[in-house]
Amino acid sequence: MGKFGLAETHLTCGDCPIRHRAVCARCETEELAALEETKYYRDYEPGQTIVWGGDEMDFVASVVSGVATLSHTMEDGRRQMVGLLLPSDFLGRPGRRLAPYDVTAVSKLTLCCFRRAPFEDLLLSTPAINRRLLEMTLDELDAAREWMLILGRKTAREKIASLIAIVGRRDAALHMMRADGQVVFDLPLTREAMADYLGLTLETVSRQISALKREGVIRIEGNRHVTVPDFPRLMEETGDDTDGGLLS
Amino acid sequence: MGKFGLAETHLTCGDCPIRHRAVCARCETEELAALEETKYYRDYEPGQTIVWGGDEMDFVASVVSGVATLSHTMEDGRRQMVGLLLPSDFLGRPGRRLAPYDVTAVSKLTLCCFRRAPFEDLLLSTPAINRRLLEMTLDELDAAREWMLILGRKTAREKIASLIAIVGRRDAALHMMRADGQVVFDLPLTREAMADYLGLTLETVSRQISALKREGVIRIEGNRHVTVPDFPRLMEETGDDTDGGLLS
DNA sequence: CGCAGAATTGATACATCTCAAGCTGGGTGG
DNA sequence: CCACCCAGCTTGAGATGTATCAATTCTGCG
Repeated sequence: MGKFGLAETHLTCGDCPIRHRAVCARCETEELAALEETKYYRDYEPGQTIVWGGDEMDFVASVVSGVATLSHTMEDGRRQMVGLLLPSDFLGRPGRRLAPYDVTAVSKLTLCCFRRAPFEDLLLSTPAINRRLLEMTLDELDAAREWMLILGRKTAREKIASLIAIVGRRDAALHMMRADGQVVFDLPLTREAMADYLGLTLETVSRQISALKREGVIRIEGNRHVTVPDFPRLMEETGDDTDGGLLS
Repeated sequence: MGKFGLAETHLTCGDCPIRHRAVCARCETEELAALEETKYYRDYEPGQTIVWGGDEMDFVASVVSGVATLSHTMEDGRRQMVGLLLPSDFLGRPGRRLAPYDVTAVSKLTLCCFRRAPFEDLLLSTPAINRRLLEMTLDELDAAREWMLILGRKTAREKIASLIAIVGRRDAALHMMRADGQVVFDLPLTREAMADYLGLTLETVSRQISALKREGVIRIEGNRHVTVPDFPRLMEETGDDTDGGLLS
C-alpha cells in the first residue's frame, strides 16, 4: 500500500477488515451491494482535523483503520474529549447536517464514507442497518456513562489506571495476550490527549503515569509502549469492582 | 386520581401525555394497538429504587410522569449520576437482562412498562419503533457528551449554572416563560442529587448556589423554587458559548 | 409544636492546577 | 557524522479550588 493508503485501493466489502463489526455487519449480500455502490474511502494524517464543530458535514462514515477523537472546545481553550473512535466505530449522525464536535485523526486514519442523503435513504429502507446502528449507539451510550463516572468521581490515579485498562483490554482482545499473562500494547494517545480524555492537565497525567511506573503497576518503553505485568493489580487501581477482570 | 396514581387507571395510548414524544411516537394505529395490549403501568414513590445495578430487569418502560435517575455507585460509596429520566424518556435496553445502573425515582413516578420479550419482538417487526428508539438514543448520547464536558472541564460555579440552565430551559419550553422575561421553575433534585449529577459534594453545591443567589443571578424561595431574572446572565455563568440563549 | 431530613456555613486539609525549568529522542541540515 | 532543534514529556515549587469535618440553621410535615 502506497503513501496514500486505502483511498487509492478499491477494497470490496467482502474483504473489509471491519465487515463483521461495523454498521454494515448485519447486511445481506444485496444490501451490501447497495452500500458498495455509494461508499468511498478517505485517508487522513495524524493530527489532521476531519471536521470542526459547527461545520457542515456532508457524509457519515465507518472507521476502517486508525484512531480518531471527538472533542468539545470551550471559548477559553479548555477541551474535553467526548468520543474515541476505533476501527468499526461510526462517525456522524443521520438527520443532522452540522457536526457538534471537532473530529480529529490521532493516527493515520482511513474512513469508509457515505454521502449523507443516500445513506439516510438506505437507513429507511434497510432495517438491518437501522438495527445495527441502534445497537452500536446503545454501546456508545454505555461507554459514555462509564466515562462519566471516571470524569465525575475518580481520582487522577484511578483515571489513568482506568484509561490504561480500557486500552489494554481492547488490545488484549485483538492481539491476544502473551503466554506469561502480561499485557503489552501501545497507547494511541499523547499525554495531552489523555488529559483531554480524563479531564486532567497533561502534567498530572505525566505524574500519575510516573507513579504507576515507579510502583511497578506498569512498565513503559519509549513514551507509548506499555507492559502490564499483572492486570488484576492494574484493575485494583481503577477503583472499579475487581470481579470482571480481563475479559469481562 | 387516587393515592395509587395512574397504575389504578387505564389510560389509552390515544390519551397518553407522552404519546407524541416517547418511543411509540411514530407508531400507526395498528402498531399502537399491539403496544396497547402488552403495556401496563407502575407507580413509584419518591426515593424508591426501581432496580439495583446488576439486578435482573424483566421489562423496559417509558417515563409517563415524574423524574428518575440512573446512577453508578462505587464500592466505597462514591456515586455518579449518569442519566436523568424525564417524561417520555425510555428506560432499559433491548437485548440486555441485567441493569447496569441503579434506577431511582426522585419524585412520584409513573412508568408505562412492556415485558422484555414481547417488546423485543415488536422491535424486530416494527421499524417505526426501531427508528424512534435510535433517534432517542442518539439524543441521549448527545446529552451524555454535553454532560461529559461539564464533568471534565467546568468549575463548580459553571457546573451549577449549567444545571440550572438545563432544567430552566426545559421547563421554559413547556410551561412558557413569564411575560417579563423571568424564568421560574422548581428544581427536581435535592442538593445531594445535584452533587451526584455534577461530580461535586453537596456542600460545594450549596455554597455555589448561595453565591449565585448573593450575586443576583438567581433567586430562590424554599429550597427548590428558582427564579432566573435574566437568563442570558445565567448563560454567561455556564461557560458555554453565549449565542444559543433560551431557545437554542 | 416539634421533629427529622435537608440545607447552610465555617475552618482546615489536600488533590490537582499553574507556572517554570529541564530532559529525551528522533529528525534535519550543515 | 555530529550539532542542533523541537515536540513531547518529566519534574519541581507554589497557588488554588474543592473536599472534608463539624456545627448550626432552616423547612416541610405529622
